[in-house]
Amino acid sequence: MLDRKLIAKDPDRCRAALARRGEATVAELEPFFDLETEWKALKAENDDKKHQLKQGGRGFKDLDPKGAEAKELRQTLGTLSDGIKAAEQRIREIEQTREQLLLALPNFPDEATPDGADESDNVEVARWGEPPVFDFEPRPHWEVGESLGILDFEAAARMSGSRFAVLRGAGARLERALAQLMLDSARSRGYLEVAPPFLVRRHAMEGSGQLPKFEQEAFKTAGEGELFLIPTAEVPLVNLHREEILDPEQLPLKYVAHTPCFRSEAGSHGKDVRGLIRQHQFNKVELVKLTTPESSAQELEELRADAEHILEILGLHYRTIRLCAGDMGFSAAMTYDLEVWLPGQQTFREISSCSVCSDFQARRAAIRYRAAPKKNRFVHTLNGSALAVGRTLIALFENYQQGDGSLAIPEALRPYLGGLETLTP
RNA sequence: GGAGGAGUGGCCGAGUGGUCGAAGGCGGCGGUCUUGAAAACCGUUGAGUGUAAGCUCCGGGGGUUCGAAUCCCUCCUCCUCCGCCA
Repeated sequence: MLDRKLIAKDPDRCRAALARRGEATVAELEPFFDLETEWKALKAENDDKKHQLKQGGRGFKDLDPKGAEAKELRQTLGTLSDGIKAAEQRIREIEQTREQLLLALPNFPDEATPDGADESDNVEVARWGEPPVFDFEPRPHWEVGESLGILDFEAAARMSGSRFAVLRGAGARLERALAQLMLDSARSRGYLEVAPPFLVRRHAMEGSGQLPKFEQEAFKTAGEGELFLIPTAEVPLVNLHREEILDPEQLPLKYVAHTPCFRSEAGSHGKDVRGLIRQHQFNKVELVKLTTPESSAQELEELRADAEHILEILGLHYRTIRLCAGDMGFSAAMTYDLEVWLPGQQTFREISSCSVCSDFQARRAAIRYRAAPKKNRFVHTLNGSALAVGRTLIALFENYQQGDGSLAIPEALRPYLGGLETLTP
């Protein structure tokens, strides 16, 4: 959530910042100003009346409760009290409307985020490794996986419909080994491993910014006691310190979790229908950090390096891009996407997204730290995938496929598979 | 699932209709004393909002009342006992 005080204080700067997200977003902000003006006036007037009421009530101390004076006072204060209640109702209405409006507005892009409307304006900042060279025509991952007998879309479709997959045998094992490798890497880099709930309440989804705007993207339980299936471990990890005031000594807090992620993928019909790219359910190893505003930019660089490290030890060619303002996610101020090379499809595909969300999530989830005595500030939150496990599996299938139909296992992964070097059909 | 009980400041805990944002203790911070430390003693110590006066917050929401931490309703959470269960 954006800072209400900042919007009221510097409307033009806020309009300009939101305009970088698109003009439609700026228009959504406009009703805020009238609401804020009315709210401020009403609030000030009502606070004053409340003060009068409080003072007035003290008069009963010296009066005979059944006397005429008490009766009169009761009447006077009753009228005052009725006025206060009416005003309070209106104040509550305004606050609710204002809250809904603010909750639907995306974060301000950081100054370092490039301008731009869509992915064509993203900026490549780094490239690592070389695309593998084949003496045969490399196949897409679904062909590699199915011919090895370790990836099955048909069986998944029969029980769960489209956008699901079944991994079998070495495929399932390979996925587990990848997750293990990623968790171990994160742990050695100072992240605390967490096993969080996969189902969360509405307020947790609001805290990290998935709701209220993207409800159609989420799966939720039916019946009483509504719960949402997490679309990413970012949700439970960010909410870990909800409504806390942290000691600055604790910062930065670094967490890693390996969880399934559930996404309805509403609005992406017909997109990435083949293969494992876009699934309703996938596993991801997610990194989340809570830190001070002063160090969040540096922490983003480290987070990005933590994610890149996994691709490097797996020997996967990738590039790193900085997303432009128009292509960035709702809560992010700045985002690096890591895109892995998929030779079977001759393209780079997103495998990680590392973002700093400034105080946007922290304000929603009320996560503060004691910056100085009597001076509490919102933390900055960061999140990044390290990595999307399913997509990493894809990358292995496409990059390590051999001419004879087998699959080579990168060295870093072998210890997790009992030393296995090659997978044969 | 059934029956009971409880949620107060960083922690413990008093407070059952009116100067209560809340006694007391612990912890924290500052000081006195000490060569230093401990102990003892003194002071200080929740959050939000507002330029300020002030206003709001005693699990969340709603209600009764001139006035609610205190009474009522409701939701949430935790505990105890019984039942069921991976």
